[in-house]
Amino acid sequence: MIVSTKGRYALRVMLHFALRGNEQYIPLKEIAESEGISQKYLESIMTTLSKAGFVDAVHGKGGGYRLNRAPEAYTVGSILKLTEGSLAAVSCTSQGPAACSRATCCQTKPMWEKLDAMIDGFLEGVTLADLMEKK
Amino acid sequence: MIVSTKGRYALRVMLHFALRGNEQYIPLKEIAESEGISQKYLESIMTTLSKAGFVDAVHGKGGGYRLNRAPEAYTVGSILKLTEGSLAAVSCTSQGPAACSRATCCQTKPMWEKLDAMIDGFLEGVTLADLMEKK
DNA sequence: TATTTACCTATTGACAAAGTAGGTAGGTAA
DNA sequence: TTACCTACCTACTTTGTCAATAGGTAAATA
Repeated sequence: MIVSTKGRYALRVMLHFALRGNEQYIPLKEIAESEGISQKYLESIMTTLSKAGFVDAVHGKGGGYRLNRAPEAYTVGSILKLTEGSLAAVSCTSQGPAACSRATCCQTKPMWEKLDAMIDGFLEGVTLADLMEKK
Repeated sequence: MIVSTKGRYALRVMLHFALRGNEQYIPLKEIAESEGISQKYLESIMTTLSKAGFVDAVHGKGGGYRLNRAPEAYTVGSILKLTEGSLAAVSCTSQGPAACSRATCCQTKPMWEKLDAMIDGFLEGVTLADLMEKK
């Protein structure tokens, strides 16, 4: 039961933006150094965030990235779902190829679904603004 | 955020034992066929369960495995912790080599710890007996 | 003694995570 | 125009773990 570094980095970076305000665009290089993440690896994460419309990106000198909404409008759950793909604790509750062939009769399934719902509820209830307050 | 098949299988198998009662020992072969798990793979799971004292094992004809406690005495959390190693949602909250170097200053850490505690509380609050009741 | 069963060690294949490498396109300022 | 800065794109490598397989050994019973 693991959230990968990609998701954790994405969250930290988004929080970084939130704390800096969105007065100006911040270049990737600066964030990478500040957060201790390799530039190249961070690139792939920023691309994901940018394509999903979570951040604005501007080329050229003075360019970089910034948030395009208020910190309250970003839930931790939405950021993790984007970068992780899913938050499900087990693959067998999902649809598609990963679905369990015993789903219809498996007695453990309701418990997994309850756990998934609980995790989702928690992470959708926390926003970047909440994380900014804590120390 | 994924519980591997090993943990899911272990849970299903333990539930299987609980539903069968512990009147008699059940050979591995029978469980493997009934649950649709390869015998060889299930072996490694049963070894883990046996070494941890979750089940009794007896060699020879008429032998096999069985629970050595009441279903109420097995929490889902204990079974998953044993087979998965940990239930932590992120590696960086843990001690040891996986610990994050920014743990002391990371603003997201309290949230992860809260999530971990919530997941742990949920899974430690569900027992095999609870799973037996549901349909 | 033969059969049944658990137990042990090692190996394989597949896959994804994590990170690296090098180049291209877009924008700004001198 | 030129130089520079920055995001964007494609591909590759490395590493590690999961999931499963293979072949044997030891214990217990009929």
